[in-house]
Amino acid sequence: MSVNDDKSPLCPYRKVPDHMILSGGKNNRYWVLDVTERPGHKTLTISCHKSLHPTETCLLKDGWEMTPVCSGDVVHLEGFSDGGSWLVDREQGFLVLLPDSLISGTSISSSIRCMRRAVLGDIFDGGSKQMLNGTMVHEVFQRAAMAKDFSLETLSKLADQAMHSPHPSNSRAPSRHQDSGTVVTVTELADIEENVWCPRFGLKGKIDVTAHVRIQRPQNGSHRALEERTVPLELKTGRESNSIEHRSQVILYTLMSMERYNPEAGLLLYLKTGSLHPVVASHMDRRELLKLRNTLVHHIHNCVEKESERSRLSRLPDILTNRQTCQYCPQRRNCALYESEDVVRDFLQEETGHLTPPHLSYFSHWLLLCCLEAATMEAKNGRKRVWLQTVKESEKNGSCVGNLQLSVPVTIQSEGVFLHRFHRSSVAPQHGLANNGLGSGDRIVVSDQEGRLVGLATGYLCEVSRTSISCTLDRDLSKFSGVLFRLDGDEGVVGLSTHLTNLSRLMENCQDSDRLRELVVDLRPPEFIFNLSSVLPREAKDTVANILKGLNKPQKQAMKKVLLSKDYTLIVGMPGTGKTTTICTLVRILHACGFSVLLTSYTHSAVDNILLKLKRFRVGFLRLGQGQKVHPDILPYTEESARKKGVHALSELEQLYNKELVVGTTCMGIKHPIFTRRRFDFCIVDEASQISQPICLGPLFYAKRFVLVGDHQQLPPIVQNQEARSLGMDESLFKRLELHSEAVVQLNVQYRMNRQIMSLSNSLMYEGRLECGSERTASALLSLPFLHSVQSELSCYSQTHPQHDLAWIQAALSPSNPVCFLDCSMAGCKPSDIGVIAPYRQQLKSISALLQSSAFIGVEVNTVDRYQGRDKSLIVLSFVRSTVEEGNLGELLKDWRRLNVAITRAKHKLLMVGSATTLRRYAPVEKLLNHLQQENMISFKNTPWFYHSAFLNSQFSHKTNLQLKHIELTL
DNA sequence: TCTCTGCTCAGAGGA
Repeated sequence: MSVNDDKSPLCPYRKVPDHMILSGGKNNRYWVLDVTERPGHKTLTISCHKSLHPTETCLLKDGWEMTPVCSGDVVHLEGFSDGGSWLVDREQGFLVLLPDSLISGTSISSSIRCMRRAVLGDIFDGGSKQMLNGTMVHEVFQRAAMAKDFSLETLSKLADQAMHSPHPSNSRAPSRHQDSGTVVTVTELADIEENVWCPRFGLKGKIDVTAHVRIQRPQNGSHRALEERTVPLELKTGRESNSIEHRSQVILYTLMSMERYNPEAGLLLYLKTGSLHPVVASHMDRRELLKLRNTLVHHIHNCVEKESERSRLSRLPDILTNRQTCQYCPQRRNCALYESEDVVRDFLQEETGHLTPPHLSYFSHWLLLCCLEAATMEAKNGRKRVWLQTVKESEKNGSCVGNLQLSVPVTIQSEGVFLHRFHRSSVAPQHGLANNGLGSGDRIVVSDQEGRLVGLATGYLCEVSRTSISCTLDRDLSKFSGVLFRLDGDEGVVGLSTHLTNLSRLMENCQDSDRLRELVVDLRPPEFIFNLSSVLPREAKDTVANILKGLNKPQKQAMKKVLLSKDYTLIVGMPGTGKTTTICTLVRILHACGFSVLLTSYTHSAVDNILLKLKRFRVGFLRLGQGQKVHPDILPYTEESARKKGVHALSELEQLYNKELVVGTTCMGIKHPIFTRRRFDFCIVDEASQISQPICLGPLFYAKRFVLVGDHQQLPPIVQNQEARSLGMDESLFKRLELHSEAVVQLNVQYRMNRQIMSLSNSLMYEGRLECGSERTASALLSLPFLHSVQSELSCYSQTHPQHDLAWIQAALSPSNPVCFLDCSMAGCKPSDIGVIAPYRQQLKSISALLQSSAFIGVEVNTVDRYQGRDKSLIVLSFVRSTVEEGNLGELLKDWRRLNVAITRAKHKLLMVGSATTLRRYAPVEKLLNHLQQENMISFKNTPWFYHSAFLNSQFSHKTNLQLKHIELTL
């Protein structure tokens, strides 16, 4: 991208976005306002103030002028500035482009050979058998080393051997280790797999081994100076190459641990030969590696570019012309796929030769969508606050707790899970910990407060009390017991690598992928067989017939369709139609027929919902996934707990993986090793209409047939990037395949809502197709056992206070009572039967805050999105919005599907609150209001913002059961 | 404008 393109008269780089953090000093962050290029050098106009005043300049030369820095970028500068003018050249200074995007050491070292591969490697996952082997050898070595059963001796010996020999190694690269008399001895292994985030150089990595070494240098002839140091040690299990890549990795680790240990040099150990190479970096080495980092980060950040308001994929760095190098590249396929529109080199042609233009464009379309979405997620990612904001600043927005001291001992909870307890040091006891924004279960990252040890460990919060915090971490921090810690909430940087890996796999030249491509991309109509008897084993017939007994007609149809399918079936589960029951029954039938089933959904809770039901019917299953996320009642079925009983041999593991016909996991859980071997007869995906296409594809690779269950009239997949959404990223696979109506079965008989509530959804979305399953459902009313006494109390009240005839509504309307809640407890409604729904999280926060009293414990306050798939007897739905101006409308309420979900959660009574005039501006809500009006369900037309729909008894009984204490009315 | 679930992760090796 040429810099000049960006310098339009309406230059946007004159304004720094709000989320940007700039600073001067050692860990500086400069905003680039302007770039001017002359032959041989480049001058940046920069500022470290958000006001962009005053400005400084930075002169780049001796190769640094090739840095792909643009106006609007953030840079970090190392070196010196002379009165506001920086110089970065051959001898001095570094420029770190986009320093808060931490790039891993391996990415950079792999970019030495092929920048394109490094960029692709950042986008897609890759891997090979050799790598798995390497991982295992690493693990064995590191464990043995830490256990010290062979480590110290062996390592010291290796070190000695290597260092004492006159030519330290058979290195091909020039060794900068000049003083041949120096002896390095490894005295202790300080750590393994140490995690380092180094925002100063924009680097991150995991250091295989952190070693204490003794260095003896010759000094004045016979006299020897002793020096102790901590250095990074990189293990290599493969062939000893002492290659530039390997050495560069060590140099990068040395650089990124500078603030921790100031190591000066690092070590490279080849386990095969046992030779140890010291790697000392020169300024040149660091300079060139940082330049590579800058180029890499530029490509990663600019993977999409705008051309006249439309985004498209940027060009990647060129393909190498070296067939030899490309032959073994794990990114071959992606490399060829990315270039679909251009001429691909002949030796890459075989990667895409089997694909048609529609296949290629499906791939690049979704790649673009994912890149757009990833960019938005990256921009919102608050991880950089961990190193850019002080504890004080971060504590203010509730995402951080500082001044923490570690209480020893640290206990081991399970393998690789360490239970830590921190207490707030007396240094800053302003307020307790409990009122912080962090809560139990939150993901956190632990760093030191000084900024030397950023990202020491990650884990989950367990308990937050007034003075102390306990959490499980991935590393034992007891050796840092003197350090003052900070603990930051970590939203996590989940890229879209699973999406893209699935997409890439869809394009693979193999049977499973060919078939899926045909169905998903080419939209080949699904096929069915005609005779059930050919699929139903004779011995299972009775069992199946028995299971079918409890089902209604459409549910039975669904079962039949699935059994007859050769490719796939789509089950539309309208609200309250018993989706979970249907899936559970389906699994039981398939199980009875001897079919294996892979049961998945996007969320852990959705998977567990079905498994909980299944458990009651004593259908065996294996649940994969992190124990922390699994429902407690399902825990006995996890791999984790099976392993606790003892799995020692490979055959036992294999037995564990193959034993159950039914396996349950999330769509993301398909990275599990079980899927390297096992295939299933059926894959069932629940909540499929909420899952994006690339993710939904994941589990489908492992089954012959699949069943998607969902309802595209309810919530779609969440897409944050507006452009990606407009280009169709929120279209689920469920929706895409729905055009084949022969594959669709509709569950339209519902057992949740009474007649009136159902009518709302019917008029809004389903055109009358939704039916009540029984008269009981249709006529069910809220049961309020003490209604009568409340009624008489109220009428008493209005008699003694005739002026307060409508006391409750007046209380609700009165400006002096801006926040109220419908309290039905007096009338006998259990708090757990009441749900409060609002579209906005902020709104819920304030509602919850007002429901602190013990009477309201059990009233669930949640977003529309969180309520999907669930119901309550009574729902209070707050529409929140009320604006007089013709301002922005906001996206959420424009979505028909969200409104549909919101109004179909209540079984017996639905109360809606909002401003009619405002809400009429949203087309979906307007349609709803028209229906309410027509059906006479609007109670208080004269008060423009109170609606109720429910059983239409007398108005009075309605009012009575609402002993109004607090209702949320935002005006 | 404001809905939020997934995920440890960076690295594991070969020319």
